[in-house]
Amino acid sequence: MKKSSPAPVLSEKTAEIIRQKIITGELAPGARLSEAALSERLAISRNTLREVFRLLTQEGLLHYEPNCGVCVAVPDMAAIIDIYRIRRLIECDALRQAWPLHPAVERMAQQITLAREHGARGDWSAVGTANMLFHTAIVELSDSPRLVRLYRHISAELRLAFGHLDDLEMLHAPYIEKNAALLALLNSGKNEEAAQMLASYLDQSERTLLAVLQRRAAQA
Amino acid sequence: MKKSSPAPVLSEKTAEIIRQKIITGELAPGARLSEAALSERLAISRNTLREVFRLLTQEGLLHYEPNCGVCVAVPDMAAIIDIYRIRRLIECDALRQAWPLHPAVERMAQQITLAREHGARGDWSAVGTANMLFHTAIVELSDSPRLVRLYRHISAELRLAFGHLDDLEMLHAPYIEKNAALLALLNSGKNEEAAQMLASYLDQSERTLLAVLQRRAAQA
DNA sequence: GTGTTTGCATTGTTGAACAATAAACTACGT
DNA sequence: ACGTAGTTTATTGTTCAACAATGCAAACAC
Repeated sequence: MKKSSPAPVLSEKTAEIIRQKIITGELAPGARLSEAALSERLAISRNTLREVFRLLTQEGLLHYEPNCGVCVAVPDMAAIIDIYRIRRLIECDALRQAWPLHPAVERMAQQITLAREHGARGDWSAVGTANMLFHTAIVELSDSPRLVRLYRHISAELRLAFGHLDDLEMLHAPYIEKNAALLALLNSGKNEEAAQMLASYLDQSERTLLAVLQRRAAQA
Repeated sequence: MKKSSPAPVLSEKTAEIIRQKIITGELAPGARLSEAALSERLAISRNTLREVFRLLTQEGLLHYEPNCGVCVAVPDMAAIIDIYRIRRLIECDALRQAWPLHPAVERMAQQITLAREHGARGDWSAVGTANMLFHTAIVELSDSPRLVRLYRHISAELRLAFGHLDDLEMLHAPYIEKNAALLALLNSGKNEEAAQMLASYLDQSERTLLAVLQRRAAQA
């Protein structure tokens, strides 16, 4: 009889819809979002849509220029570098200070299992999602609502930068077992080693992503 | 000719007004903000005010409950602890990785000078502001727009927790010279020592603040 | 070709209206 | 007197239509 979301207001629901549209690529980076057009397409009022725009702008998914409207954010290299810097800082610290029996550890294990299953089926997009949730769980080890919130935003931005390329997500496949090794270290109480492993993990991931981004920019 | 704020839209201006009202205590923590009343008082439309509410909610200054309205956030001990944890993480890291001739160093020096002047005049509220800007400058050393943004939010939240008690801000007086010493270490290239000094600095500040908060809670 | 002006599309903002929800209040039965 | 059920009232959620303000582009004059 109890609902976890007691009052799913229209703004929130719409925000989630647009987030999804951005992640799936239905709304490409740089695309301009007209208030009038979108509000009609989503069957909501312009005012409500403007509230949603404010929401997503603060989350970093939309870019807003006064008197010019909003468009889907286009993450550049500076954004990638910034995001990975923050990931190294937050995730590694969370691992170092992690409490052995934290509930989030369970979630990390679950996502590894899921990633393996999806990988065996060749669903690399789902593998990417599981990988993302794995790292979210790492941040949740910190028990810091503000850091978790920040991480949610930057991981969404990262997904936007990735685009929805399956071959790019396939690049994440080798990380599955690295995640498992990382969890093993954590469960053995070797927090510092886990943190260092994650650091080099993130370095490598950053380099790969930057290279792909540069190649893509050169083509255009 | 040039304006630093090319298009000061009403939402932004109003948001700043409310931020100020919150900081000065004109809007006390826990106070409920009626859409109808406030919109009339500020002479803006309800729709516009709702956009402002969304803004400030994301910044952590307002608390929003669907179908119940918004009220000024009431930072509890958990919030203080979380904020200081993040400050230690972000500020110390910024100091460690700081580039010697970063423009923000200049700003740090400026705020120390200002703090001394205000302190000599007994204007402890202004000292508190200068101290806050000093730490903001530290975060700016990181050159991370996302971290700077996060820091802006949590420092505003911290100010809210402080209340507008002058005697509380006077507690910050001894930190003026600590800031100066910290800057000196940084200018000598002793980044690691500066970071460690800041860490104990923050520990002490956190303890003081928590103690005051607990005493205040006991009185009520 | 450059600069100005005009017109148009989009955003910024408003006010009023109605539906949906929560809180306050009343009436009732025991 | 007490708790419960139903009703009233105030507030929020959402929509709509309108107008002002801004930016962009095309037409125009020199």
